[in-house]
Amino acid sequence: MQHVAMDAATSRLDIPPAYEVVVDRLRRTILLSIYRPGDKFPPERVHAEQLGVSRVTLREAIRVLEGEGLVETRRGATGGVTVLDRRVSVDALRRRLRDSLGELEGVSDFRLANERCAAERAATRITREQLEGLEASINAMRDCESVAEFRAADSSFHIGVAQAADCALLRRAVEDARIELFTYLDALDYELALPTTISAHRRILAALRTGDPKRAGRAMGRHLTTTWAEALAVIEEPAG
Amino acid sequence: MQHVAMDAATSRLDIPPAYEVVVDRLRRTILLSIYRPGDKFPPERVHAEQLGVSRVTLREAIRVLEGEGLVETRRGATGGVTVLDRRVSVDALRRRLRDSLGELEGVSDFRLANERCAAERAATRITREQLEGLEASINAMRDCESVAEFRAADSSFHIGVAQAADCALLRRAVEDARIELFTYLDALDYELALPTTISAHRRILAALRTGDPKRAGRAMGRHLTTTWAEALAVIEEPAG
DNA sequence: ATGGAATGGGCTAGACTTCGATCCATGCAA
DNA sequence: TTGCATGGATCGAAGTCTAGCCCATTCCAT
Repeated sequence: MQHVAMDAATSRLDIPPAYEVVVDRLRRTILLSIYRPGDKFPPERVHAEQLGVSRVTLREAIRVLEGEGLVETRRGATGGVTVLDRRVSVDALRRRLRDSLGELEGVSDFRLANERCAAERAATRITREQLEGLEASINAMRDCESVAEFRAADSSFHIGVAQAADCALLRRAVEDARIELFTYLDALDYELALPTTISAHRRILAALRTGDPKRAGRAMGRHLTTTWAEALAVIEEPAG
Repeated sequence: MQHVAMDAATSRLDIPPAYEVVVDRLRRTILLSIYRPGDKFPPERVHAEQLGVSRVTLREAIRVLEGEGLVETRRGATGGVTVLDRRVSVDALRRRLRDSLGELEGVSDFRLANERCAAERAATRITREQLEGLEASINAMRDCESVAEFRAADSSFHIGVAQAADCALLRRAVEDARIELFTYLDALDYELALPTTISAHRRILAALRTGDPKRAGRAMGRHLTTTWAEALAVIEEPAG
């Protein structure tokens, strides 16, 4: 039994305590811009109920997110848990990104493969309602000013396409790639290529409307290739 | 905040108890043919240590796998936990597969996208050692007689390629797709297209050796497309 | 036969986690 | 000032996981 993957059968397991599961989930929603800076979590009591854990456990999780600088809590009638703007030393971040460039490139390849596949499948499966959703997120992007707003609209579009592809594995893959790629990249607060992105999204939407998988896949492929080239430029641009 | 994915922020969490985590891991290794029918798990005490859980927890997990008919335990000096051959009513299974054909097709698309990407990346990254591993699994496939042996060699090859692609997300995706696709399909015990598969793997290996990503990707793409067509034929063939 | 060795099976005490419930502290708005 | 919705803190009960010990089964060498 000299398998490539043999270690997968015997290596130590990660058994996460409940609060860690909560942390992962909440962090994920923040990093995907489902919750955006300024947004507030539901009141503790409600939130705990929704997630199916006790207040104590939820609070433990929020402590962790606080420690990571992702959220802030305030007491009082108008208090609550607020998602923070993520700021990091830009130079340190750029260095860090450069160090892990090889890894990021893998994620980018992974993203391209899966989102192209998602677009192809979505072309023949997307509903009228879902098309409207994509259109809405394009419109939302038109007026946005911060990276956070941009990323929220962007996530809504790309995850919307993945959703329309009607395959759970694909959707999950698209989400995972987004988290890996943009969590650190976005903190760079680079100049947004808004018009480019919007017209790319418009082209993808148009292709989806024609119902032609190849065309939709090509449109998505071109968009992501361009995006990655831009990201590379931002990472490698001399510190300023 | 009318996001596509908003529910992801508020839906109930699944907090798995430790034994469930163990079950998932062990089931995964069985369904990927990392452990094959006839193989035995390490002795309880050792196994628990390796996985980082107590014997009690490991035993709970094994009870579940036993209930699923995946393993069998025997006491005594030569006893232990043995992986079973998975047998199901073939007709019931075929019906089940037909019902979920749409879903399976999605998995197949997902698989194609990710394994093609993996092959492309592997072409420029694979080490001499990894090439030898692939060759070994091709040789292992040559002499095999049961579906289980075949699938083990097949897994070894495909996961080996994914491993050589050097991207954790990709490897995970390839594994996930294999589990979804083959867990039920293999129970059909269909006539193996051994020669076809072996020569396809040889072509892929040759392409990887040239270091040409496009060629490797194409070779993998053709292989998977053929495989899926064959699987479809098996699923749709009239009950016998 | 018999005893040794290796296996899984069972049990228990204790540590740790999680929960629900209750009460406290804060800060805004009427 | 008062009302009240918010987060904060604490406690006991219940559940989960562990480590350690001994038992039962099986095979095998003696």
